[in-house]
Amino acid sequence: MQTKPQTRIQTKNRQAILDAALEVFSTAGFGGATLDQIAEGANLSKPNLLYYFASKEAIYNALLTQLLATWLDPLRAMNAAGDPLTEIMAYVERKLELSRDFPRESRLFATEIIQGAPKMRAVLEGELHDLVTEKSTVLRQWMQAGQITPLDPVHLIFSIWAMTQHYADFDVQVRAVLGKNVDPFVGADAFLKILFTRLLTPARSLTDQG
Amino acid sequence: MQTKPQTRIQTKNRQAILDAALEVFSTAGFGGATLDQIAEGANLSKPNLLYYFASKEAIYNALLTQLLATWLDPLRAMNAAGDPLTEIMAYVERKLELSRDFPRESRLFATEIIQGAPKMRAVLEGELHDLVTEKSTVLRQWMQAGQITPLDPVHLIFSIWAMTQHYADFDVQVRAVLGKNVDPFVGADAFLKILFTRLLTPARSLTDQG
DNA sequence: ACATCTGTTGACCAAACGGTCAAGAATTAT
DNA sequence: ATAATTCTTGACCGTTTGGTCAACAGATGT
Repeated sequence: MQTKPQTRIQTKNRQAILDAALEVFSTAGFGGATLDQIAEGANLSKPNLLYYFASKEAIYNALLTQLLATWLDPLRAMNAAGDPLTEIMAYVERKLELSRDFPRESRLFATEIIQGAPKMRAVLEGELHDLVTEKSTVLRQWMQAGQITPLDPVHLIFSIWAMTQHYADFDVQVRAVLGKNVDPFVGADAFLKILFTRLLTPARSLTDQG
Repeated sequence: MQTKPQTRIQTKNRQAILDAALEVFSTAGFGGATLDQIAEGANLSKPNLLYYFASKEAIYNALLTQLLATWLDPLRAMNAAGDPLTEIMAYVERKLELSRDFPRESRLFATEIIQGAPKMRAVLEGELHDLVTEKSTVLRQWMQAGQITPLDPVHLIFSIWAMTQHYADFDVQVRAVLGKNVDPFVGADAFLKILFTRLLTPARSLTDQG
């Protein structure tokens, strides 16, 4: 299957559409978003928008697939040969950075999954399941070697997702509670470092250093 | 302001509408939901539905306000006079039970907040902010008394919200990753108990028991 | 210069949307 | 029994929705 090379106009407009669509879909969900909103955000007429993408769903799918790789990369980067605590902390750090720098992408995935993942269920049960299973094995090996606290590795991964994505997905709530002049990510970074250090450092080491 | 007593039919139909609306709004968001879907779910004609609620927005607002109290109760119940670790663990437990027993309610709030909390911002900045501030003071006192690990109390509360609600909001993903025959909440409960015990137990106590 | 391919749009369409209304059916109060 | 009230609905309305299409403009290769 050979993909035709894109003209400069195509590259530019397709990207403008995906940008606008990200904004709209992430704050309204698939059903709540309208083509007019996306067209306006991309500075295109609606028929022109539909010249580049066959349908609303096509835009949505393009967005999801384009973003999926970026979203899974940090977990893929967790290296079995590295130092366990360093690797895990780096993963937490990267995920928190994603939340800070790409909150709309995080919210897009969040709404999709909350709404039952109608367009992504296959990916969750396939690619994501396999990746988590693979990395769980790595985590379990580290645990068996006594390098980190023994825990359910899948729930450990869930906890990393939950706590980092929380700062992107629930940004409004976080800021409302913290107050207007506080940067949530400074406190979050410090808190998560302590949390995962205390959680993962084997009990022995704590006393060893005491 | 006196509320007229409701007839039996009113009580029944209003509740049927709110039930159906919860299902629809929580899986489609406000914009993605339609009155026809809600009417069908409540076994009522659309005009009949609008006899009980003035508009789509009125249903949505009624839902949110009805649910808010239930949602904040567990945090309110955290008692400054109780044993710190017991109180916090009980709060985690209650929140996880809410996720297990009322996942649609959790998803409703999640979508509302992800979408910028257009109808709830005032509540977040008022009632919620005040409650969290109050409970943060309690947590800080426990920390200063050396009864639990010193941490940013607000981020501690965020972490409880994030990790418990994750199991309701991202249920599809959690089950896809864990596999079909695993109950997520059993593992979650065990994991969270370990996590918060290790996080909150002061360093001293760990060595004391070694 | 011309023909071909790419890009753009106003006008339009059927369907679905939130919501109205008058008129009738069911319940309740007297 | 009957009058007042509450409940229900088919038909309808204006608007918005996702999407089409023919016609035109712009770019590009020869």
